[in-house]
Amino acid sequence: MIEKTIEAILDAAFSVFEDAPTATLADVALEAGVGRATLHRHFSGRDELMSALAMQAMRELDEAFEAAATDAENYTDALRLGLSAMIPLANRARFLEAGPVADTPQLAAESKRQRAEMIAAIDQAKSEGGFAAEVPSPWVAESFDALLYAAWEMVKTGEATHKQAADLAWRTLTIGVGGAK
Amino acid sequence: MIEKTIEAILDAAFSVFEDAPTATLADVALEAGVGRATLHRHFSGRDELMSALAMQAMRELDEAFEAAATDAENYTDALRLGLSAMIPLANRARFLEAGPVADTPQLAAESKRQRAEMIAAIDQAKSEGGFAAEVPSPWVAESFDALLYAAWEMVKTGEATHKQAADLAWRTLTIGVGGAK
DNA sequence: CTCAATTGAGACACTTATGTCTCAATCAGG
DNA sequence: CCTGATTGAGACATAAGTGTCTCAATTGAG
Repeated sequence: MIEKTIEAILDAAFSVFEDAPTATLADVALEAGVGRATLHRHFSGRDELMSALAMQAMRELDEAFEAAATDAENYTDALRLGLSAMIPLANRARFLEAGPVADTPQLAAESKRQRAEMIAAIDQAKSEGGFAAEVPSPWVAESFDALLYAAWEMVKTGEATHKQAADLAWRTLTIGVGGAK
Repeated sequence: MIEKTIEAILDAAFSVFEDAPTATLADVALEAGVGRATLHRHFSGRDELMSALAMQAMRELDEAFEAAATDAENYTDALRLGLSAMIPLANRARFLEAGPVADTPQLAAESKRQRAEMIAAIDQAKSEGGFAAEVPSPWVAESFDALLYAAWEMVKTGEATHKQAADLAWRTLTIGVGGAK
């Protein structure tokens, strides 16, 4: 089945490139349990594979966020739940950021759209009182992404469970980790 | 002068690899205004250049932090000033993290040492009341790094000045960006 | 079962990055 | 000025990643 093969290649590519961004297409094919020629049958080359990877990662991030947000009763809660849901995918977002997004117009547009959505959600949360109005929304978005990645890192190194990391990240974003004084 | 040449190569390598981590050694030599052969005279190959880059980046980070910390009257303030001082170098820390550090024992040891220092400083700041005692220090360190990078990003994209980014990052780390309620 | 589609394995040519070497030119210090 | 060190430019060989092709084997739908 073609779809199965493509999926195997994409999964393998994520797993391989996350550890070694300069890994060979042969490495990806091997990890996918697929012939090198087969990989070329579905992806014309490295660039196309990278673009497909980026597109899938963005879609997964978006889906994870949307799915989590449906359970929320307001925008602030949507951001909290979305943060938690996106933690397992945070590294995928990070690794493709530097790479193919900037080069492909379609990906750049999608990236821009998602960022605008995030800013809009933050603005809504601000009007709910969930975020301080005097803090620029772009900074909130940037912090959100940064702490999301930090949470992923904590889970990856085993220093926290998923729930612990999600709670810590949200706590830090909203009230910080400063002392009581 | 040899030292001058080496410095030019390292500077060029930073500038080139930050934009394109897979750039060629020829690109680096060109950017440095140096012959390709000369680069090989000082660095046996890509790996050695990367290691030198990583070592220098860690040293610069360390120096920036120490220099800023001498003006501080306590550990909490040292972290605040250090954060600000490290912002211009944050991307260097990020880009070498995934790369050569893990492979070279010396770099791994230095990285571990710096992390231990950071944890120790955070523990001291906790005892001053600067950070909440119930929050794990590894998470504070992780957040610190994450927000440091976020601040660099804001400055890079022109969405904030250095001072604004430093204030935002420290504010977020200590009291968050949540609403007043 | 049959046949078309898909695949794996391998061979092949091509490109590019890399590392080495040589030689003439330049530079710095004595 | 003289001399040794350093450099730039280029040639060269090598290695590795990439993309294409062929052919036999496998798979899956009809």
